[in-house]
Amino acid sequence: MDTTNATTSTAEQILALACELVQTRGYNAFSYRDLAGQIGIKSASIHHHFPTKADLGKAMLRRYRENFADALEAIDRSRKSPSGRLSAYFDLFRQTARSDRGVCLGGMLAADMLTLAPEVQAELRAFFADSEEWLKGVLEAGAASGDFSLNGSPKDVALAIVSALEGAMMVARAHADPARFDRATRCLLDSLTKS
Amino acid sequence: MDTTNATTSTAEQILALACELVQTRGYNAFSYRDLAGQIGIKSASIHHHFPTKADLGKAMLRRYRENFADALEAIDRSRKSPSGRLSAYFDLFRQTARSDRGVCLGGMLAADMLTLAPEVQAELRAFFADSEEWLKGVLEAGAASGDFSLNGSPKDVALAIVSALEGAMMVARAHADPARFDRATRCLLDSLTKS
DNA sequence: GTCTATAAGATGATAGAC
DNA sequence: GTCTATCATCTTATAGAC
Repeated sequence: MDTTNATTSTAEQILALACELVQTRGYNAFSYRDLAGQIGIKSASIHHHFPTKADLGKAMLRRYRENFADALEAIDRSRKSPSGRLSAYFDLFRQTARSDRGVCLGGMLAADMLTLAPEVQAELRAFFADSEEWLKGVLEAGAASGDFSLNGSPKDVALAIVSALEGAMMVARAHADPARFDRATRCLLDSLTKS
Repeated sequence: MDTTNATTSTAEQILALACELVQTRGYNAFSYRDLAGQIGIKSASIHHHFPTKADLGKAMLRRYRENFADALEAIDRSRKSPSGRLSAYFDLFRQTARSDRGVCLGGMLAADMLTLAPEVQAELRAFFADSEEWLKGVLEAGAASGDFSLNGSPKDVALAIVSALEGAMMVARAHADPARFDRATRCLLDSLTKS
């Protein structure tokens, strides 16, 4: 019956910490030594789990995408109306914006895009594609039901929403003011739900 | 009469190149050696002009803010209607989004925010404040004239616009697809100018 | 202003013992 | 899986000659 690890595996510990460091400092501002020091092992041990930094980056994004997909499924289960689902999606980002000064892993890696290995770049594009596809479905349903008035195709509005949320996190953090995320995204949400 | 330099000063050359490198790679992914190598001098000479990387970062942002302020003044002179001015502001970002894969210096440094020296952080906040203030004026005029219908206070909508434009550049570049910037920002512009 | 030389430390990564 | 030891290279920065 004991299928859950009482202690998190080292690999998972590394991934969680690496994500946090990327979200706060960026891909090129953390090292294997940073990870090792905070976890309490040596950097050679990190290389055992993730031979290169590209391997680590790819694994980080895979994990982040999975967690994000789980969150979207949870929304689909708990919220049935398009506006409820859209609002819950915004809250996903809101939580990150309010958590200690980090921004979305996707937005952060988008900034570092041109320094990433091709495999990591591909994984990042897939992350955005995941969100855009889910949003497109919600927007189509909301447009059909009359809940939303869209200023463009569902596909384009989905892209606009993802872009705006990523940007809002960045700018809000630059001011060390999470309230700015709320102010910026409230305008966007209102423009979609207003008749 | 010859007040213009036929050859650009070394300091200006350094600043221009440093800006380009930050916009494409990020603050923590370029070095004094990169600058030196591409300009054709030694890294010690870069330190002569900008003793520390924080000095360089601060000077970069000052220069960027000045250029940006000039661009806003040019818009004020050439465009008289609020909608014309807003559209020209969007085009400022559009040009950067289309130029070879770089994004706004402000957006890039916002990602690197937590690794920057306090003085550079302050300069970055001022950059965003400049834009928000100018936009606020344009939005107020447009709301008064009936050109715009705002989903929030001019201050909040200004923040939403800056955030959305920064995010749109990031996401568009992640896909190596400048058209995504246009698709995302078109939705935003339409939502503001639609009655 | 630019150079050579150098410092002190960090970086991603590997080899091989336990 | 983790360790010690090591590597070649890069990083920001300084001292002092030309």
